Amino acid sequence: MTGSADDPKPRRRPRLSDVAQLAGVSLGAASKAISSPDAVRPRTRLAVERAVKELNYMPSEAGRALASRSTRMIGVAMPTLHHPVYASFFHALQNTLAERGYLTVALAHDFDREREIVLIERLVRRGVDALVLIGTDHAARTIALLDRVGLPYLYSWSSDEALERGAVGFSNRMAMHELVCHLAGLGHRRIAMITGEVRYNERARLRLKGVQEAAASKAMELVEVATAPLTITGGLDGYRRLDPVRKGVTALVCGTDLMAAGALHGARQDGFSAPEHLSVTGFDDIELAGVLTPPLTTVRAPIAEMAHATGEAIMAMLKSGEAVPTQVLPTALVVRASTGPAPAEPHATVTSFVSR
Amino acid sequence: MTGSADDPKPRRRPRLSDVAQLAGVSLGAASKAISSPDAVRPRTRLAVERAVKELNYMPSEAGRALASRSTRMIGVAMPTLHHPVYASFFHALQNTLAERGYLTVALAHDFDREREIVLIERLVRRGVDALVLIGTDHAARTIALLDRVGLPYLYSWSSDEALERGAVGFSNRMAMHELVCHLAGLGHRRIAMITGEVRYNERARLRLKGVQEAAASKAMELVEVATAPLTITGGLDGYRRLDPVRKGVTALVCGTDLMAAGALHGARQDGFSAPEHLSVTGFDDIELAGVLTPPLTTVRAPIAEMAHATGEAIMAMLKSGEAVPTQVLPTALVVRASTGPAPAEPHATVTSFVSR
DNA sequence: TTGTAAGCGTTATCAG
DNA sequence: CTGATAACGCTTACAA
Repeated sequence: MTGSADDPKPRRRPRLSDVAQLAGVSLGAASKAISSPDAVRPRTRLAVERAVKELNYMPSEAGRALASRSTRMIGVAMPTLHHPVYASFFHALQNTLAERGYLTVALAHDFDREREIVLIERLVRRGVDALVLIGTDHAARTIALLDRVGLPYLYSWSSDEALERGAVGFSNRMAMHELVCHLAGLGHRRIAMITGEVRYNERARLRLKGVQEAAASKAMELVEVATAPLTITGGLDGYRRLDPVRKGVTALVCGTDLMAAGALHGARQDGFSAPEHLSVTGFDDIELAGVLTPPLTTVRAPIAEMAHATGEAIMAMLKSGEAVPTQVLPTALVVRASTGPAPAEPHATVTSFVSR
Repeated sequence: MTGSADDPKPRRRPRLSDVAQLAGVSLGAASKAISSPDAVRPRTRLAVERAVKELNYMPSEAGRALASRSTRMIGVAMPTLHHPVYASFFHALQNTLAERGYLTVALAHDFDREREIVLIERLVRRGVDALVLIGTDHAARTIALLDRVGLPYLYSWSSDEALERGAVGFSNRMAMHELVCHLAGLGHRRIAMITGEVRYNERARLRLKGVQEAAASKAMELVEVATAPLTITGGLDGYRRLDPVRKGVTALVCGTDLMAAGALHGARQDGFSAPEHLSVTGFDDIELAGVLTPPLTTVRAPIAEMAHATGEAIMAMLKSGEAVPTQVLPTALVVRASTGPAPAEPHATVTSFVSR
């Protein structure tokens, strides 16, 4: 099928010079005909196009990258890819950048700062044209490295902490503020929170801060805060440590939907149901949120829009060579059935239920 | 020389020749000192190491790639990154390959064959050293392209369909077989299934086949099969279309845990609960499975092990230059509370429950 | 417009 | 073991 009589040919992958030769033009002309077809005579363009097809020529990015000093790769140092919102973000960012001919490379550091530096060094060596940093809380060494090598980078995800460099994201603080005000409106006075680790993670920190501030402004008591991994299991575990209902807490704010799912599960195991005994809230509005029992009241994070805006901002940055202004995307409170009026006598519930 | 008062130094990123010069050795020696430190005199190695540190030298992968004809990049054409199992797979594969100095690049085609080809072409141009294909069902054109350019590739995820090229995965068919036998043992005679689209997806196809075969061998009736997206919403929708309980179906097999979560939700909305009215099963054993209400009986897919084995196989392939043998990893039936004995009078349940 | 030739930053080859 | 020197495949002035 591929084998002709003279089979022992090395079959080197065709390169641009082969195309040029077959097309009867110079190397430079062939290059131009491919990269900017409108800058050459139609005659040349067609000859090159035909040769490309004939030879099944595929340009080598390695050669292009070396000569043009641009790999057309954008790196993203992600905390993780397991969490649905991060996966969605990467997916949308990749699609946005692919439209512009860029390849998006994601590395996950699992919320480990030291590992983040290692990954970023790797991306720098790989010659990415720019870097997306998730969140604004990064090691000084990381930033120093990027500045030293002159690599353009952009903060994404969190816009609370205004930075000279500009960030594309949303306000975790304000979103939580709105959510807690919703709880206040339902008559809740004693609330608790399950948060992700706030160290090295300003998203978690600012969500907590938003809750604290809102609680204070509405004269609610933030009875207790538990720190747990940003997973379903983490939420379950956090719920158990908190044991909110028995402490007279009527609303439990969770840092993510996944944690809220775990908390809801924990409450159910204890024989408590939402929102009768305890209102529960999440953050992110992932698909799961809508089909939990009960459906989860949460905050919609504009992940896809943010990814798109981040991609556009990166492109703008690369074009202009300058940092871009901060962009704040709106979040939205999504009220579902997991929140309701605070029970009149919260403590009464403690003894009235023993079933699982 | 550059130290004049007016010092507009361009601050070019240091390259290997700078290192060599500062270390007082030749370019070749410096290269070797870095890539294979044991192949040079200690004196040379130290001088180079010092120069590297002094200049903050970071090798350029672009240059290395061009000269060595290896980018040390491995491409993966993923169906999606949204689904937790695919995200986990990528994560584990990336970690495995990173240990060997390889960068793993993932592109998602969203179960679109044509898009897969485009993505793979992109990866080929990028010069990836090898490619991981998810599943065994790919367009002939895709395979032809890979063979034409001589790019090593490996099938992963599905091992049912033995291929000359070898695949690292597990048997979707056998896993489902075991699961359905479990249902048979519980006395179920009439079952239904919610499957993912089987076209261009042998995982879905083989899971369905496993169910069909097992049902036949156990004299069970596979009453109906609904096709739905591999999501929670898909499962919910599938459940509604099937309306299994009213059809006297006592067990519902879902193609993935996510779909099972949706189905469980649908059943609950209808006032049916598992496993009293309907047993429900999933596939994958994602974190969510354990905290659903009720916890889901499912099949554990060996994702992390598979990713690891895939990474090792790719490396072996690259080293030997030959295809590697097929590797079949074990799955495990995970029995939880969503399955139970078939109700004695399935039809009776229809009218006897109206709660919730 | 097109051709020529000089890089881009490594590795690889082959004498010394 | 080290040092020149030639690739690697492409872009990009600069000249024609």
